[in-house]
Amino acid sequence: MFPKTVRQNLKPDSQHLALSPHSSEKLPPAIFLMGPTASGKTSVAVELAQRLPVEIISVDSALVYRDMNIGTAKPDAATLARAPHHLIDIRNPTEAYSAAAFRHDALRLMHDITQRGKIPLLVGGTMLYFKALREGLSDLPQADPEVRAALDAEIAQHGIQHLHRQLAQVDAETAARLHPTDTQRIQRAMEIYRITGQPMSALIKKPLSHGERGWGEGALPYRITSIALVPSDRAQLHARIATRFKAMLKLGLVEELRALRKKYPLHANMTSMRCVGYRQAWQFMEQHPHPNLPPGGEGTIASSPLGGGLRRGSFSEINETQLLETGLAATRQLAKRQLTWLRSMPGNIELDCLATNLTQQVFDAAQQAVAA
RNA sequence: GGCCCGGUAGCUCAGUCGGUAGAGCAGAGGACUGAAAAUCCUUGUGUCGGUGGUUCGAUUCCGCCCCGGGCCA
Repeated sequence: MFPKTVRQNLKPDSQHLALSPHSSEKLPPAIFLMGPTASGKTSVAVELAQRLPVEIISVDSALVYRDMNIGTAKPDAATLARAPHHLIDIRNPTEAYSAAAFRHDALRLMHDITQRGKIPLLVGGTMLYFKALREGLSDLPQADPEVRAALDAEIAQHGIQHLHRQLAQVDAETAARLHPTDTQRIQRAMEIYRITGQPMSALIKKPLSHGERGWGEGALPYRITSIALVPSDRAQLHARIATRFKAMLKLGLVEELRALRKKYPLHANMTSMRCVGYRQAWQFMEQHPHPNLPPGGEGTIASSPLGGGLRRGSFSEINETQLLETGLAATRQLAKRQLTWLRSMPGNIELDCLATNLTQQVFDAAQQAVAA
């Protein structure tokens, strides 16, 4: 609601001042532009970049991957030439990226951009990255492929409950906090213990890298204006998602994945291949190993009539329908989780991503931030 | 036109030997510290197609009607 916004914008309160040794007036500005998938972040950011002295930093765990263009809705080359984005195409799809790596990269870039006399504009939908950037991260060990492989094997053999019990022995606090089926977090907590010999719960009690807890400003040496793009009508966001995902299929998402698998030694459990759309396309490909499928079509999924008028009775088209439906559902669920994040983050300037004058609204908010 | 099989949650279906019903998926809400587009938690009232009948009581049994699908003409 607006009270929060007003408070954030007008009142550098005493607590804030206490947190920043130097006057908060001296902090350089930075702008966050957050929103769920298909909320139109990119086009707004690109417009902003043409009108304000900003440089865009992408805050997106999928856009970091090279050659993953269609399914990630990556801005095209012309757009990127017009409005360069940092942190796009910085990893191969076989590689890992992380919140910590993002934080490191983003801090460096924000510093450089500020040095150049420009304003960092951080745009994206990976809310954990925004949180890590703003709040800092505890001093925890990096992921270790060998430890993870060992844990994978143990989980496969004895089940995740076994690992959860093991965690309870060495870190009762974290074990109690985690649900016994939350494989990923249990594995991570065990990984931390095996690498450091210390329980995660103890390690995260130490002060964070940037000193702050909670969502307050001050953790970062920047004066942050954060804008959240939220749809006033969920159904309309769903409609946009549907339009966009159908377009991705027509553009050749499956073909793109086929090419990726040819170029890189990929596995279904790699981070990049768990991305929305690619995961479903992978499943589709497992059922349809040969490129030329739809009978009566031109031979590719890209040319088949997905946009409407699905023909009935064909086996491959039933599966094509499943690809569409599971891909759409996964995208909607992603958007929902992103919106849950946004609701939990106070102090955002909320704008309706369905508004017709959205760009102008964002511009006004951003300009205010710049001028302040 | 005749016969057969279906019509139950947004979707796919289960079920009630007659006491007004439950799974999966979808949807919604939530959690979130180096995988986060990930991982996980919570959440299921709907004229049981319509209408008459039998019955204390019908979504369940019977008749008729409507709508799908199939077979035979």
